[in-house]
Amino acid sequence: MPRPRWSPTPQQLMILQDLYRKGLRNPTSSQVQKITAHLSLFGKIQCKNVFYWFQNHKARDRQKLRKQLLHQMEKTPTEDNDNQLPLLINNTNTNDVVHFVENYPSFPPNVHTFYPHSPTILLHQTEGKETSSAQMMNNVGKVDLRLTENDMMKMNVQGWVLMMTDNMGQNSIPCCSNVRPIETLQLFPVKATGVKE
Amino acid sequence: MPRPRWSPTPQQLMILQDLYRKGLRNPTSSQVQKITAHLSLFGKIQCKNVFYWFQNHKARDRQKLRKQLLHQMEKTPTEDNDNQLPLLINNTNTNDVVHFVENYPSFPPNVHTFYPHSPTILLHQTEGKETSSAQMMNNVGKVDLRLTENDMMKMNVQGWVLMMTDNMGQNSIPCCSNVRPIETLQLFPVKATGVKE
DNA sequence: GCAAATTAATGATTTATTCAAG
DNA sequence: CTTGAATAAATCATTAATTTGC
Repeated sequence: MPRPRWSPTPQQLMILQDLYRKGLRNPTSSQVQKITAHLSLFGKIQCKNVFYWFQNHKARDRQKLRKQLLHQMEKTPTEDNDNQLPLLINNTNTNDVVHFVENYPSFPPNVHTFYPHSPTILLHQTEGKETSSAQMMNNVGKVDLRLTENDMMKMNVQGWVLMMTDNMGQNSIPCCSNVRPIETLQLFPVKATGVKE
Repeated sequence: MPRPRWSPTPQQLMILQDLYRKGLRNPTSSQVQKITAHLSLFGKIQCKNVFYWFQNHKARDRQKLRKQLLHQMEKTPTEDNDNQLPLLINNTNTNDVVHFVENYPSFPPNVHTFYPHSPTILLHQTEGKETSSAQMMNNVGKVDLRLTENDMMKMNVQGWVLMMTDNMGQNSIPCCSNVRPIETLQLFPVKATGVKE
């Protein structure tokens, strides 16, 4: 009897898509954990589900775009048409830790909320070492994520919770305190944040 | 109204990336010419474009990866559970001279094509001495080398994005090596290229 | 309408590459 | 040359859509 595979609930899916749209591609271990914790509010879910989702979504997104471009390009490529599509560059810094902030009293002016379901997700870098999500996969699948405990101080179903303390580092990082070069990267467009130098 | 700079078409880009992935890093003069000839089937292109593409792609790939690794190299080692992570090392011979053969009448039986867009590219050693691509640039003539830095940069950035669709170098496929008296390497891996048995 | 049958999506695994470090 | 780590590509496998015959 095969174990049924995870199937995202509409809410979970929306949040994931939202994060993806914001530029998140390779969530780190802690990011995955936080996201998982958050998504678990809407249904059973494991870290690996989140991890796989990003892997697959990214891959298929790319493949889709590729196919699209090929098809699009199939018309007279021989001529001197040089105006190819510009294509935007996504420089969002994806190596940021995700922090879920509940009902944040007032968001930074540059942070907006598009979707009611994922009101306030801020990403910012912690000084602690990040674990790659790949590495995280080592433990994945065996545990159902022990939310709360270290990572989460609290989780509240109705209100978008989560204050986080990144257990990774030996120090806790209150949700919006500054820890470091927190480049609070706004999830919504605005501009290229992590442009490499 | 100066002609806008070259922008790789999806086909061109994919072929270039394939070659790069196969190990080509510093194409010789003749290689560049052959590649250019082939790519011209898909759109206007000059030798210098190919030359610069490799230069830039290699450089940026390396630079990007370095930064990324450094940034993430500081992950906390997950102590317990671990299996997964197979990872085989491949020993693709990257020190091969690329020989571009267009419309190769019939391929060796063991050579297959993975990507429809770059069906028949074979690499093999030529008899005579190869000219370094750098040197080749001398013949490329009318090229304004000064535009390398900036212009090329942008040019390639655009190219990258085409295939990347995501932020940080997920897609760059670098390798290492330089040109050496080489052998023959088929561009399209039949199966496990160099899987250690 | 409603399942069985078929197809399209997509979750989950495996395999290949890559660079850098040893 | 070998190995560690990260991740992309390819593949396998199941779920969800849909099509179809009744």
